[in-house]
Amino acid sequence: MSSRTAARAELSLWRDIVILRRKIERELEQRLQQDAGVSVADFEILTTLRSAPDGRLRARDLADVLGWEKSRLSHQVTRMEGKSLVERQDCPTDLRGTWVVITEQGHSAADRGENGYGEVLANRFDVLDESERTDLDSMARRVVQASDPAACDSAEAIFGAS
Amino acid sequence: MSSRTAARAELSLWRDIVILRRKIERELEQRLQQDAGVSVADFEILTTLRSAPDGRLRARDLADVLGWEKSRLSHQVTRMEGKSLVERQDCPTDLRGTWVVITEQGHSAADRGENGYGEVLANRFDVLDESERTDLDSMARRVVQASDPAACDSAEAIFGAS
DNA sequence: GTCCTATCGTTGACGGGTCATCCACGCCGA
DNA sequence: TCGGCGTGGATGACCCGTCAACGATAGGAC
Repeated sequence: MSSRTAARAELSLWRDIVILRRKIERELEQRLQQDAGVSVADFEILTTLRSAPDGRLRARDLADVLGWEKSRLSHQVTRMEGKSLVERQDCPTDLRGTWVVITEQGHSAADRGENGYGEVLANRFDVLDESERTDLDSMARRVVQASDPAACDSAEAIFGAS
Repeated sequence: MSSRTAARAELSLWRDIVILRRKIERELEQRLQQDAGVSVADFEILTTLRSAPDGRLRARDLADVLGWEKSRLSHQVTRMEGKSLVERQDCPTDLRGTWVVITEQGHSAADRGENGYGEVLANRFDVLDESERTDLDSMARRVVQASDPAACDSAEAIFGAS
């Protein structure tokens, strides 16, 4: 609950995080576009659906796992339906609900994108050794959880503890 | 030049960085909106201009310092002109050039936003101790510089070495 | 059954960000 | 002086992401 103001160091830390993230995201975007013709947002949806039973999830669960707002998900799914990467299906047990299902084309795009995506990340983070990567990840997680303890647990809740 | 594919750990690291950044940015956005009626993008421009001599910079330099694309800057300045936060001025020595100048209203908005912005960052990063923050920053910097050695130097080139 | 409230999802409006394109100007060499 | 190339910047189209508002259903209290 401290309300001290950020020092120079924190401003610069924040700036560097923003730049890091934008740089990598841009590279992922280009690579995915070239390999598979999909965007980063498309790809995140596809890989999440792929790892779910029957390649489908309730919209609500999908949003939770990704940490997205429901409206963002809805817009995204609409765009992806247009590209035939996913389909919407009615949910019989809850008439409010919607299943988002990956299509064959979705699978194929995910296949084509996977390697490049991994390569970009591997190359970018290669300048850090393994213990640094671990530390970095745990720091990021701690900062997020400090403000919202419930946030990072949705994936485990749905897919089971790792 | 390795083309190994990313392991689970890197995928998860990347995911956590994306979430961290979105969470903090969202909080900054809301706080700035409430305190000063400006967006994060607005605020970045305002504080950069404020720290420059005469409160103005060439569009090109402003873009370099922020690490933005020139078109992004142009769109942003257009929006900000509409809110009277900045003005464009012709550059007499290079007729292609444009100065972006902070207005009185811009100064005032920056004043109102400053504290809240700093507070949010201070609070978020409070869960890390000082050496962790330093490490985190240096890691972020290293990752960025590994892919683009020229990137982070523009600020120093314009404002002088720190 | 009837209300009341909470949840699920969609939509429209709007700011953010990239890309491709365009034009004006600076720079330089013939 | 002219032509050609590089740079500075603006613009339009398009996708991304948030917010506010909405309609519809679920689920509990009574």
